[in-house]
Amino acid sequence: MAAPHYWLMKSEPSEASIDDLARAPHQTLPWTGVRNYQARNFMRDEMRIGDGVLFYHSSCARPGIAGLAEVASAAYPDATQFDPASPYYDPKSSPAAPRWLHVDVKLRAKTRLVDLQALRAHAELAAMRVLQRGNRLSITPVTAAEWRFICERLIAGS
DNA sequence: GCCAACGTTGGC
DNA sequence: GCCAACGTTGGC
Repeated sequence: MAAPHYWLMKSEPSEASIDDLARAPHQTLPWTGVRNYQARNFMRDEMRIGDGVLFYHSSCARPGIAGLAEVASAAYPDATQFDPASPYYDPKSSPAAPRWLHVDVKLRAKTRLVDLQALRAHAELAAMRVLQRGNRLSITPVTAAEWRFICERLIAGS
């Protein structure tokens, strides 16, 4: 069996916050709306059920990691791409040849908010994609060492 | 609201 | 296939 993978997934809390995830049925939400090929390919090709997810709040007053989650499904077609009323509608896609996919994400735990300043304070995390200048990718891989550091030192520790 | 960075589009 | 223009992201 392959080693587990870890991911950081951004969500605007006005769209889907960690509290929304906690209130969802089975504490699980479909990660709809990804319209970037690199992010789609991560979900389609590399994610496995059970992979760890850092749930990140972006475009808000205090951006940062708000909780832990896990990948809860394989990738499947994103229904919003076929809906003309959806802001995520893609006229170039069709049910016969869906362009956009997503996985489901299930809550493990809401945590205290580890904000950008806290993440940037540690050399161990300096290579994280989310901390790089100009980073816009909404799904990025996280190394096992980064995952462990964040869980043990920034979430559990004090 | 600003603006840097980046992905996508489309004319050629 | 190049590349300028454009749109979007996202921290500040």
